[in-house]
Amino acid sequence: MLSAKMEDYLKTIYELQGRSDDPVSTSSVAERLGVTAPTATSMIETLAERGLVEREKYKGARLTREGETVAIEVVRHHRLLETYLAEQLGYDWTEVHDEADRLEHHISEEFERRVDEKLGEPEVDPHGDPIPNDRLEPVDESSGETLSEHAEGDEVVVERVRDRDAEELAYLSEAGVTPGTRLVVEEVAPIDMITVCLPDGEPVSLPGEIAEAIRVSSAEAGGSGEPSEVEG
Amino acid sequence: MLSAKMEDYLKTIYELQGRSDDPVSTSSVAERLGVTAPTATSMIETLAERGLVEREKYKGARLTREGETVAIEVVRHHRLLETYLAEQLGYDWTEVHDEADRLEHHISEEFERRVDEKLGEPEVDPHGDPIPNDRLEPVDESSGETLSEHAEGDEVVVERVRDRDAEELAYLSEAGVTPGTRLVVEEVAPIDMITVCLPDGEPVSLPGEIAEAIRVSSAEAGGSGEPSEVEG
DNA sequence: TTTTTAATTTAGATGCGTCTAAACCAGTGC
DNA sequence: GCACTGGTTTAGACGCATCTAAATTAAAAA
Repeated sequence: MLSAKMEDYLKTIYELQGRSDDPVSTSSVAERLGVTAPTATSMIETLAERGLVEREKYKGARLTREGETVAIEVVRHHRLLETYLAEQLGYDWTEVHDEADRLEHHISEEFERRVDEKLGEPEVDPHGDPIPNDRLEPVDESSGETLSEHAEGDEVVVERVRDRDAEELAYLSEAGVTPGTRLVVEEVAPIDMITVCLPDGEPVSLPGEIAEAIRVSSAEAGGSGEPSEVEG
Repeated sequence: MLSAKMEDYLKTIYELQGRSDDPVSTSSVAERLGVTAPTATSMIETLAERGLVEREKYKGARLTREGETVAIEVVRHHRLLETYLAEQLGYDWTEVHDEADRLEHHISEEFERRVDEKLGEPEVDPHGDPIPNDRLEPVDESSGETLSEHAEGDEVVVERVRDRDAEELAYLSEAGVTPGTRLVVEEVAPIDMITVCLPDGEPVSLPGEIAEAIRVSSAEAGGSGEPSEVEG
C-alpha cells in the first residue's frame, strides 16, 4: 500500500509534468509540496524503487505508467470530491480545494463509486478541470490556451481556473472571473500584466502568473458567457 | 495539533471508559486498536504529557476534561459521517463504520457543520448511537439496558446495535435485528446464549457477547416494532 | 507471608518522512 | 578549458508509531 504522502508526491509530479516529456525537477516538487529538496530527493528515490517513477539522477523524475495510474486515481478522487462539495454540500467553488486535498487519500473505492453515481458521472469539476473516468485513462490536462497567450481584442471564454490558492480564487470569483465567463482582452501590458473586460464591461487586471492559470477557449462566434459544455 | 493516531487512542479510551471511573487498562486499549501493549503504553504516556489523559502507572489511563472533549469531537465526526453515508450516499447501516473510521480524522469544522446542517442536526446515527452536539457536551453512552440482562418473556425494542464488525452487523441485519425492532426474549440458555423472537415470530439465537452489544428499552406497552423516537 | 502469575513498563530497534549541513554534479561565463 | 554558481544528492539526525525481548510490578494463589 501507498501512504498519503506518496500519493501526494505522485499527484504533484503528475501536475508538474504536463504533456512535456522532460523529467520534473526535484526542486519543483519540493517547492510545490512545501518540503526541502533533500526530502523530495529521498521520497522520489523511494517511489523509483517501487517502480512508480523513473528517476534520472540530477535531472528529476518522470511517472511510470503505474505511477501515472495512481496519480490519475488521486486526481479523480480530488476532482470528484471538489464537485461533490460544491454541488451537494453548498461549498463555493473557491473553497473546495483544501478539503478535497485532505480527503482524497482516505476515501474507499465504494465511496468514490457512490459519489460519482450521485453526481451523475460528472466530466468536469467546479474549476473546469476534467475528471478522469473510472478506468483511469489519461485526460487532457492542457486543453485550450492560457489567457496569457492571447492578444488585445481577443474574445475568449474561461474554461478552467487552475489556481489552488483559496484567497486568490476568492478574489477572481469576486471580480467575476469564473469558469464560463466570456472575456475580451483589453490590454496586454509590457509589465507582465493583462487586462480583460467582463461581459458587463468591467475591466479586471491580472498578473501574468495568474493569467497563465486561466485556460480559455476562443469565442469568435458570439456567445453569452454561459458555461460552455464539456469537451469530449 | 493531534495526529490521527492520537485521536484514535483518545476515542478508544473514551469508548472503553463508559460511565465507570476506573482507569482503562493499557491492554484493553492495545487490543482494541490492534497494537501491542508496549505501543499503547508509549502512546498513553505521550497523551499524558499533553494533558489529554491522566495516567496511573500499572493501572491505566483516564481521559482528562480536555481529552474527553477531543474524543467527543471525534465521536461526533464518526457518527455524523455514518449518518451521512447512510442517508445521503445510500450505504447500508452495516457498512458505514469503516468508512467513517477513516474519514473522521480528516474532515474540517466547515465540513462537519455543513453535513450536520444537511442532515438536519440528527441526534442518533444509524446504529442508534447518540451524536454529540456541536458544543461537544458529554452524551449518555449507556442508555437503556443490554439485551443480555433481560429474562425470558421480556418484551424489548432494540435501541442501539453497538457492534463495529461489518460482517457481524450484516448477519444481524439479515436476521432482522436492527434498531427499532421489537423483540421478545424466548430463552436464556445457560451456555451464554439468548434466543429472541422477531415480530414475525422468527427466533434468532445470539451469543452473550453479541447480546451485550445490543441495547434495548423495555416495551411493556404494546408497540409495533417501529423505530422509536429519539430520547432527549 | 511467600510464591506465582499476569499485566505493565523499560530497553532497544525499525521504517517513514522530515530536517540541516556538507559534498557533489552540470551547465554558464570568462 | 577552468572556475563559478545553482540545483541535487549524500550524510547524519530527529520525532512518531510501531515492534520484540527483557525487566518490573501488582495482584492472586498457596
